[in-house]
Amino acid sequence: MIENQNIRVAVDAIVFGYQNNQLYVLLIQQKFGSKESYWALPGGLVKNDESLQEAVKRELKEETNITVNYFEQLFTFGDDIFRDPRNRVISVAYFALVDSSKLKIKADSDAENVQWYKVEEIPALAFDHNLILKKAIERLKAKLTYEPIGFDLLPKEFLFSELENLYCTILEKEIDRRNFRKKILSYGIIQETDNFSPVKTGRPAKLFRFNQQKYNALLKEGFHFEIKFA
Amino acid sequence: MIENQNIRVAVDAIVFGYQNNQLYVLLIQQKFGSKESYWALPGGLVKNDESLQEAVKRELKEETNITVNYFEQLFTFGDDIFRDPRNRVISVAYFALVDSSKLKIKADSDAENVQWYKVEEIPALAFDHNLILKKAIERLKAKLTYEPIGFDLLPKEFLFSELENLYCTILEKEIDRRNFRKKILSYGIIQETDNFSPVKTGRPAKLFRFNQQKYNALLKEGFHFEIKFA
DNA sequence: TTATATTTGTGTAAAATTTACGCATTTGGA
DNA sequence: TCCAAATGCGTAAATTTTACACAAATATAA
Repeated sequence: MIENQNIRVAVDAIVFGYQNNQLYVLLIQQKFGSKESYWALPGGLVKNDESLQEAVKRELKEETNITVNYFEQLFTFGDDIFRDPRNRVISVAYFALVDSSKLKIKADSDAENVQWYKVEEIPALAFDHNLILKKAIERLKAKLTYEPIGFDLLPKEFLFSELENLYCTILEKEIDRRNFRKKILSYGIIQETDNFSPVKTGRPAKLFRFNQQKYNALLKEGFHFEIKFA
Repeated sequence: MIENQNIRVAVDAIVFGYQNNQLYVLLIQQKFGSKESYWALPGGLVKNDESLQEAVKRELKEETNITVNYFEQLFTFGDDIFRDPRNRVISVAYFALVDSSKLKIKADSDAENVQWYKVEEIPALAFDHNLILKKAIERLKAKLTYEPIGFDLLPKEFLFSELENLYCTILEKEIDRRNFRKKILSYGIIQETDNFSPVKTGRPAKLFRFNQQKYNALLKEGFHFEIKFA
């Protein structure tokens, strides 16, 4: 056992949000005195007595005042020894999805600026955070096709067209509206509500809701969610 | 920046091999004096000036004398603060596949016993290594269905029946021999050779070879490998 | 020499799924 | 009252998956 290992362990959070046909990611900017620094993913060093999951939740809360229930481990970045020029730091990256209600909260502590950025308009980030984000987007795209996670980015009750647009937007693909609807409905994991959406124009649309229990039940039977495109 | 972080960073290697319809994993047993300890995955602490990938390759070489080209990052285990009772250690786990020729090499340094274990007959391992292995097996199963990695476990030239048995064995499923063959051949990623296998009984079988270049070319066109079962 | 056991190699029809595509419905506003 | 805009549904064609059986090639035993 080498006793002189000098490597720090950090966590970073990639938090995705969705609104108005746009995918967003949560970034912070640390205020060093008066000078502004790069934007970066929320994150920081892990404490000795907390789990990695606890660390990422804590850092997110501290830096953005946002609370997230479920984080999925994305990847551990540690092959570039100089990814942090100050010290050897490896970072365990986690990603999370939040519904649009969280997008309105403009958390702003004294220590940092916090902002939702459109993923299409990400600036040059600190460290290797552009790389981390790229990997997170890839994972998000992949997961969207084989797990019903799109619902996590939408309000509890949503329109079919919103779901459809979410898929089109994030996956950057065309979709046949009718076949998409048929497919999703055939799984039986979303249910109609009695509510209608207040739309400005066109025929009023039913609001739908994801049925988590039904999905869990299907999973036990070996069900496998999948959305493919031509 | 906290300066008193006291967390060690380790890597662990899950190396899978395959022979005679059996999936194997490489384990080591450290010799502490005369007393024998638990079997464990190869691995150890990362050095300050090496990447994570380098670390796992080095440890594997040191402990088992086996060299592996490609490691894929599996997961980082760090939520259980006491997974190593001596210190807080997080471990970045990597997995690799080797062809059956490596199974014969019984590497054995002075410091440790090295052995290939059938995954069906894994003993209680050190630390949380049973958990890590479980996760690795899940990943292997999943990957087998959506990436052509089965070939990595077979010799360069192999029989269709070997490939078929590999899938049946690892995924623990029945398979229709004819449909499987049709499916794989339809992808055009494996090619016949002029060689035949020296079999003891039955009709002699052609040897096949995975065509990596063809697969890479198809990938660029958006091809997606997939093997599903009823 | 012949019969037998054993494993490889191939084809086809039915079923299921995916794709392509059009039109009626409902509302707000001109 | 007509029009614009978006929702909601159905069907035929194409493709993919599934189920299933028999001939071919070799070694061995009779």
